[in-house]
Amino acid sequence: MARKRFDDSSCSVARALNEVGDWWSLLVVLHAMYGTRRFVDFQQELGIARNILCDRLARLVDNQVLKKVDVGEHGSRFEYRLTEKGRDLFPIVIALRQWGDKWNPAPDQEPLDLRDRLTGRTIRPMEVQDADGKPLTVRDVFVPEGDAADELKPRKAKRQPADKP
Amino acid sequence: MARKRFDDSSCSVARALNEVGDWWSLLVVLHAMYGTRRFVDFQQELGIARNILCDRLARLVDNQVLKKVDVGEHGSRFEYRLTEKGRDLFPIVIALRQWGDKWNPAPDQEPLDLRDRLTGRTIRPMEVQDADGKPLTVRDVFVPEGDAADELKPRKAKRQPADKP
DNA sequence: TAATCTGGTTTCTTCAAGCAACCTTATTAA
DNA sequence: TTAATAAGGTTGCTTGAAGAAACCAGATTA
Repeated sequence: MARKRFDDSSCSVARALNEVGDWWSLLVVLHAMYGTRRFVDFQQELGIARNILCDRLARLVDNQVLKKVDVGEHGSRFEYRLTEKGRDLFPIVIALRQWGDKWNPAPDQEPLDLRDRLTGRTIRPMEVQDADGKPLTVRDVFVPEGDAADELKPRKAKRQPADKP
Repeated sequence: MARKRFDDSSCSVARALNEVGDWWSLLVVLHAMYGTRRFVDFQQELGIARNILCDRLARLVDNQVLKKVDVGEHGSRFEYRLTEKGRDLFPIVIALRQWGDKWNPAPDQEPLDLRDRLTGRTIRPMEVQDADGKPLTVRDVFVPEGDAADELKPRKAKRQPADKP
């Protein structure tokens, strides 16, 4: 049956995945970040089926991650370019890349070395930080009581230690 | 036909998406980060079909994102817990959450307010930074020449300005 | 002894991914 | 002037995965 959608989910992660959480969308965005703009180039670089690419590009345009620009030059007609919303996926893509490099390194290949164009410095590993820049792990964060956090009550009552008196 | 897999891709983003790039896996990991550990709890919280949850949990265990622990207490038998590799997905999940909150805010709901457990401070927006902590956008980074970047030659020769003399 | 809980597996249906062929418009080559 | 090629799709077909619901087995509790 059709995939379940999360458009109206109260969870922003689910809503984000709704737009870029399929197998291809983030790879399309990634290549757009590398400079790819044309249908055929996406198709060749990604090895994606043409109808699926059509569908993904249209969906990304619908969701305003990409915009479709008519460039009427020598036989080519359209370009797909990142919007600000699309460019804003940069931290996600970088975090994914770093995770992949760390935990599934390619057997005989150096990880891709991204650097600051101006200074030539490598980028640092993505980390979650508090307001001061102090790194935080998943164990360091919590959701204030009374917040709209019904979706993630840490533990059901029936699962409390009191379960077995 | 079956989904294309990227196990052996030279792109670490593709390899990462291979493990957590489907509709459900990251949501399972997200709820694991919130403290969910049991099959039935994942199932109820996510509203996922049981066979699909089985499949995803098994795949995540295979990929060492989760580990399956036998806890033989009162009828319950197993728990699924994050490994270090799984906990390392934290920046990705947070980046997704922030992107979703920023670009697809829920109509009548405040974004989830995650805070540092110790200081009570909110976490800061994820950003890509250079070695000094300077924020970088997608336009600020490049891949050094000669690097293993065959996959992302910025532009095909045929697409250069020289195209039309 | 039966009901319940947990963690599944099985069956069936529907939909989407992938492949390949085809199509339309515009440009270039012969 | 016609033919070939390129860009950007669309259509039809096949297969596999997602979803729903039923079923099941071992252990616990009532």
